[in-house]
Amino acid sequence: MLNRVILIGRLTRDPELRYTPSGVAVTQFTLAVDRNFTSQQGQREADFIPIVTWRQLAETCANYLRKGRLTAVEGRIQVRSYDNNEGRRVYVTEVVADNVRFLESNRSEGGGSYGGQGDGYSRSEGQRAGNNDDPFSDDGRPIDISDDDLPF
Amino acid sequence: MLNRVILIGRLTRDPELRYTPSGVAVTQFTLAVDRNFTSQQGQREADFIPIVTWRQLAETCANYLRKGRLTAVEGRIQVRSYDNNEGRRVYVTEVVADNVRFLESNRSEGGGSYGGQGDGYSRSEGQRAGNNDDPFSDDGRPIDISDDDLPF
Amino acid sequence: MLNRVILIGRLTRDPELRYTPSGVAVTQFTLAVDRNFTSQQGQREADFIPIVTWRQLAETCANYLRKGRLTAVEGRIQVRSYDNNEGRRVYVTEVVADNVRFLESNRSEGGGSYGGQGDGYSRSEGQRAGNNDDPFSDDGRPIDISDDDLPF
Amino acid sequence: MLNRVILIGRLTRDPELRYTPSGVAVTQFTLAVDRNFTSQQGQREADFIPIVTWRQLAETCANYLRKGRLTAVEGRIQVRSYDNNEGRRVYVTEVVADNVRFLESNRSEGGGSYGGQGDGYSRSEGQRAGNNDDPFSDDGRPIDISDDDLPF
DNA sequence: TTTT
DNA sequence: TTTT
Repeated sequence: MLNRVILIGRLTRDPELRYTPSGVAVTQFTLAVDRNFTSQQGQREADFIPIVTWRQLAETCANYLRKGRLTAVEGRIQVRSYDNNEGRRVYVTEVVADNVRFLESNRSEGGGSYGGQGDGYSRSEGQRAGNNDDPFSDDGRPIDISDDDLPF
Repeated sequence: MLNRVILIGRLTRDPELRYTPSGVAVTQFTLAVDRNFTSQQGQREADFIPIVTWRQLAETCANYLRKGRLTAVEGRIQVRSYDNNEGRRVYVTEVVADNVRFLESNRSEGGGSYGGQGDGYSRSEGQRAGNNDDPFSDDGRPIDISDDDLPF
Repeated sequence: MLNRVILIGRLTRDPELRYTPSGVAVTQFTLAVDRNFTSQQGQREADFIPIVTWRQLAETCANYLRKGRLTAVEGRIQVRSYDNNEGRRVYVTEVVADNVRFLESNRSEGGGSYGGQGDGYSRSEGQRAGNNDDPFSDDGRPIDISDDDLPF
Repeated sequence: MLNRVILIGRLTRDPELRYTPSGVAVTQFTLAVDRNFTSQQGQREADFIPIVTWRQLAETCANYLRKGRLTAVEGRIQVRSYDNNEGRRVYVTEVVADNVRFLESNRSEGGGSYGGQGDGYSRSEGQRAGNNDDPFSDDGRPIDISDDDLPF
């Protein structure tokens, strides 16, 4: 019905750009989102949240995001499951981003940003809408390849 | 940069569907969003928030929403200003919706919904992206007509 | 930094209320959130998202929510990990709710709701802030018991 | 019912800290939130959104925010109305913030932040909950003073 | 396995 | 009245 997530955090590593067998760009990275409190022991804590972006947005993220960069992500929670090679069902929870804002740019030019929108490329979800020869089903997973082919 | 609003409330009246001079559908309604507290005097309080939807989503809202219906709205805050007929600058704040969920349907079938997405029509914003002979500028206001022509 | 989630969906089962060894109420349930699209094969799809609530909000949820009820949840994504009894690290992703709205009530009275706020009980997170003899650390996990004691 | 706003933008001026007659801190500022598109004429556009913060959060904002700083704001839309000195009803729409993140700090120390939570001070809304000798009603407006006394 |  |  309604599924919206907004996060601000820092990349734990450089993003990873891969391509599905049918040639669609997918970028994966993890966002470290500091919690607003410290544990009893006073140590800083964070949630490490896996992010996935597709298509044009994937390529822009791969080009501009780097480890440590402060970044805002807007998207939806997706829960996937697959059976691993031990025959056990594994659940994967990740945020499928449709809007990413670069809050720090390379040379600390301050607040550079990109939204996947308004520059010829719409939000990744909107973009798919008008794209009929689409190798992906609407949930962002390839339809012509098995789960084992998924790039992450 | 990032501008996201999510509301759940009830329509104060039936929605109003109009068309711009260039024929684009616009629907306007007001959402009464109860506050989570009651004032000192114990009376129920609400914020009355004006909502605007465009194009396909406007037509769907006009068809299915009615006064009193519980409704979820996702969108962005827009602040417009114009000079009124007394020469004074007037500011209008409204939520431009790109996703509307009908939480009550006609016959209390319970939780019917519509998202402007996944049924052939993308989110209203995404939809505009691939629509080049668009009579509107990207802020959802007509570009070939004056403010006085705006349907609200 | 910032971590906000808003979901609307239906409970897959009745909620489960438990108590930690130190007596703190915890309620767990799963929300089925329909996706805005259908897969290639046309079948309805949903994300099944685990929700956790604490304290007063946990008790209210246990009292009023039931399987199938349309519900709005506001909270944050939490990623926990623990080592299972095979010595393997297991990651658990869930939404820690601080605001829950009941969009359907028992007798279809229509749009009953509860926010954990404004009725003597604040949001669950805010509430903890002023509660110093608190058996929990601020991340909602018991500080005087091991992970094995966690009620889920 | 549910009313949530998340914004990222820049302050158009230094924030203004005032006190109500009963001594409660209130800080007001405007956030310029760039739109994700440019108008037909290619000029950059933004929404200028008035923000209000109360109490401890108001004082922290006044201390640390400055004109031009990139800032994330979480809160709710509030619509107030009052009769101006010409006897006309005026509507004011603003975002009452309960969480503010400083995405740029003074010396570009990179991503300093403050959440009104977890450092001894809870969210401004949560904080009010346990504060009974409160000169304000729960909507953040003074109850013992008239609208004319409002600090903005 | 994690970021500042 | 507006920010980078």
